Formats: sequence, structure tokens, C-alpha cells
Amino acid sequence: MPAADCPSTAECRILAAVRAVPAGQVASYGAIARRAGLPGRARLVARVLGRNDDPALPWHRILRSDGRIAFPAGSKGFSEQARRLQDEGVVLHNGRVRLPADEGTLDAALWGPC
DNA sequence: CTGATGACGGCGC
DNA sequence: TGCGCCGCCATCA
Repeated sequence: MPAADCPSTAECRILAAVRAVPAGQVASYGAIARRAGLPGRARLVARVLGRNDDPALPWHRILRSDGRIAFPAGSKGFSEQARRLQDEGVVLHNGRVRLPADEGTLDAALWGPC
């Protein structure tokens, strides 16, 4: 039976997946959704992050499949996320995570800080 | 119920 | 690489 602090199993799993991302590493929405047992629910992950009220949640480690920040360049969220990522040692290239062309799989690149 | 929107993803050009 | 279109899902008007 679900705990009272868990509004829904899906949301709880998504939050867990996000929290499972170690500092200095990043993951895509799709990867998080997949790890949460919700393949194809990347948008749901995005919605949950936007509605989350946990300041300790490393939402800034979640990027788009391209390795880019989901927020529009120049917006508050963008600058804040970029700042947090760089603060954790994540190298950003024009608001975008450096993706090794060697790896065809973005997941490997995103989950591997190199 | 229908249509529009969004912190998305994949494919095509 | 950049841009656009479409698909998918959940919420809102």
C-alpha cells in the first residue's frame, strides 16, 4: 500500500529516479521516465518537476534528449539550471552538455561524465 | 467532450 | 547542427 507522502506511485517513482542521479551527472527526461517505469512519459516527468515543491530535488540535472537545458535560453530557469550544473562540475557548451560523438546512445553520454 | 498547451522525443530535411 | 512536424500524455479552458 502506498505511503501517505506519496501522492501517486508514478510521481513518487519519478522523484526517486531524479534523486538517484548523482551530482555532476545529468539525465534526460526520457531516461528518468524509463527508469521510473514509465516509458514515453517524458512530459509527465517535466510536469512533475514543475509541480515539485522539494528544494532538495536535483531537478537541474534533468536535461532534454539532446543534452540541452529544457528552458528557453535567457530565461530564469535556464540561467539557474546552467549555474547549478556548472557548480556541480558539469561542463556546459552554450547551454548544452558536451556530447561525445563517439557514443551513438545519448543515455551513455548523459550518464557518463567522462 | 473538444481543443489547446507544455521543463519531451524521434524522425526527416 | 539547426528547424520543423508529428506523436504521446496529462492538465486546463
